[in-house]
Amino acid sequence: MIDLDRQDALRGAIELLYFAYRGFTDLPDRILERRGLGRVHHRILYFIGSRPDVSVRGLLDLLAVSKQALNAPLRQLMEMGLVAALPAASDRRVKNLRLTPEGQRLEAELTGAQMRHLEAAFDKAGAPQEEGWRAVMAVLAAPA
Amino acid sequence: MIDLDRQDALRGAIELLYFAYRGFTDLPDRILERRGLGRVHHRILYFIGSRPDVSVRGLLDLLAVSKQALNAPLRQLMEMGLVAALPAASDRRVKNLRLTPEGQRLEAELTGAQMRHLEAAFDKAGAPQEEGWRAVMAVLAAPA
DNA sequence: TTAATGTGTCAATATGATTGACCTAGACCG
DNA sequence: CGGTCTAGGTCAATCATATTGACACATTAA
Repeated sequence: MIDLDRQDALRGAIELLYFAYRGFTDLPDRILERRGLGRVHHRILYFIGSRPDVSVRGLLDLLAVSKQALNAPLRQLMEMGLVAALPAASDRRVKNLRLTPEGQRLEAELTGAQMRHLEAAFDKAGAPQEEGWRAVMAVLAAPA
Repeated sequence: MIDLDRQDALRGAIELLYFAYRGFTDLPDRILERRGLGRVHHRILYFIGSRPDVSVRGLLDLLAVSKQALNAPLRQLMEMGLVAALPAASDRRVKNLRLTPEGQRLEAELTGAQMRHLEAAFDKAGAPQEEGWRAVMAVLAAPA
């Protein structure tokens, strides 16, 4: 059994994660809202931005949603001219997804907001704290 | 402008937060699913557990949802005998919410899973890293 | 040729959230 | 006292996001 003080400390950590994550997502959420888009659209733009030529399947694995859940917002982004798809050279069933210049603009706006938010926190906390943060997060992010 | 290496590092941080948060919530989510409950129910149980005698209004502010969104799951938890409400002594309009023994059991199961998850990550990373993590998260969690 | 894979789509359904409107009860203020 | 504000509850309409299941098509691999 974990002792009671430690439990309080861990509860504090739970709340930090909860409130930090909320604060982290609500700025991009507000930007997206103005265009009638949601958080899924952001995740799609983000991952295509950071992994150009990702396939639909790759995106599904990253997002951990059903293909039906991905299909509608992805199609919407393509119709809006933010995402382009090219058949892969090696396997023509596969689509390589990329951001169009316009898609890059929006992605940069959204992700930029989050990067500035993180950068401000790292600046305030200091470099060693940033390293600690990354170390802990890396363990948390690892598959269970 | 932030330089390109730094941008990559910040993108890495964005992904850490995304995957860590997902890994953090999906264990309790699976436990709740078996009872037909959702993440809202967990948040309600959690906050009542850590702030006994919180009011409905207080809960609304913590969760940042509409009262209609809170009402149904909260009522459900009361009907299931997991949460009890007493009129506050100072103002009888106000309800003081508490977990019943049965509610405490479930809350401990859910929150315990998250505490063990966090504790494992802190153990693995080490105490100084934990301090860094907390310092950065505290800044991120602070209101914008 | 057959089987498996990547992608797309229709349908039905569930959940969770929103806004708006309206209600009661209790507290507070003049 | 009467008027107003606040805490809480609820109905209704709507929207967004997600699910599973079934099926189609093209392409690749065995």
